[in-house]
Amino acid sequence: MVHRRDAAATREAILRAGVEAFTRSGYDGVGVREIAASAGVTAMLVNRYFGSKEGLFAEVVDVSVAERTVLGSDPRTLARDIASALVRRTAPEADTLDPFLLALRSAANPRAAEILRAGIEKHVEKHAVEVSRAPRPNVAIALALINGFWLMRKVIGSTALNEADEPTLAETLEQLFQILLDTPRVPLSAVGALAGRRELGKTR
Amino acid sequence: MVHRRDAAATREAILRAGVEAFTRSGYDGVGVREIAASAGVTAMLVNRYFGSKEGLFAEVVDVSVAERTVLGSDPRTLARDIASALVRRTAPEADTLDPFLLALRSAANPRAAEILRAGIEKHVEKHAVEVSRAPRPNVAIALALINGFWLMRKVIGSTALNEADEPTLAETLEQLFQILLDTPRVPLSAVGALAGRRELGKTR
DNA sequence: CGCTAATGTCTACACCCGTAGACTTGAGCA
DNA sequence: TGCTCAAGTCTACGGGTGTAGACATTAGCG
Repeated sequence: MVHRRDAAATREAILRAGVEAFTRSGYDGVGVREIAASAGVTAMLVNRYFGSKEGLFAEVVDVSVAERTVLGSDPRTLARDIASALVRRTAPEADTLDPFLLALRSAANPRAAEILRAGIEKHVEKHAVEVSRAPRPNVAIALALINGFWLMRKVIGSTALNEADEPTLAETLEQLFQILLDTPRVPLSAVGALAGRRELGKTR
Repeated sequence: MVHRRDAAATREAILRAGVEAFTRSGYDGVGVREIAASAGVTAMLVNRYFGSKEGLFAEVVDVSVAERTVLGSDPRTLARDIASALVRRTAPEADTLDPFLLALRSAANPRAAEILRAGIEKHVEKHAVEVSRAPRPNVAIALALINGFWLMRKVIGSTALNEADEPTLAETLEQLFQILLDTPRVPLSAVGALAGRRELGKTR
């Protein structure tokens, strides 16, 4: 039987409303009253369960960053997995609820940015580095490429990216990720193909 | 003779304070009182000269995107030029006054975003430049990498990027840009070095 | 049933915001 | 010298913010 007073469910509802609201409007763009209302409760309950608006935001960042990861796949196919997932998720018809938007729209507030930084780094530290033996700055650059691609395709709406052939797009990205993540035993032929895929059919 | 009451100079001071404040904190992150104070006047004078906060923001966007430096360069060194400029301009100690930051930090507010979009398109239309003969999607991906790198390093403040060795960072980025922009006559040695620069030393 | 503690609401406070309108000040000119 | 009007300030208003503390409600249990 479903209780009308269910603390766990209420907490979950607030959290989900927070994810939706913060992603849509950014940290400063939404008030706790609005979040609470869309969860069907009062503003004070937000503080009751999450301590403060910042506390809720921190947890929103945590679940947002955590639940959308492609990592954990086979290191040998990591670059391809990331590339194809990125192209698929940034397709024009995909839903717009994404941690990248959360970061983009909340980054203006220094306190929110600090929470974001901590949440992202915690995630990077936890999952990314242990999957790939790549140097940490390279992992960060890969993340930058992901975010930038997201920005151009989904926020700016770059026609060059939206009208491009998606498999080709994914292939190009895969090559970049492969370099950054330094996938073990990259076939040399692939490396050559990537540098001059029109001219280098013959190895000297 | 310098008048203590100089309308043009006062207007200029407010505008420059606006550029600084909006770029640093975003549209919602700063109030007209703060902008006015840092220009040495009262909040109401902002409205007197610019009509409203939005009016000031529109003019700030206008001058910010107008004075953006154009990147023209030898195609053979384009990748390196972009990479080094990117690393240099996103250094932690670099001044943070950039139209990209202005856009990023203000994009959360829909009204500000609309003003931004209008201002950017007005100037893009005026200064559209052909950068490279590379496939257009690749140029867009390069732009995505630039923007993402900027986001991660300057806005989020990724420690992995800020603590990394800058020459190495620039080198990695250069390799990526070289692939994307398909610079003619890529030296094969550079391609090999890029694919496995730690493991492939045995061929020396 | 009656008690208790968890669950949720209400009121209030202190502060911020953008801006409208009345007011004061001073520079340039006759 | 006196006048005039632009330049700049002051006060205030209506509304929004996050959140602290007192209050009300209900579920679970003896």
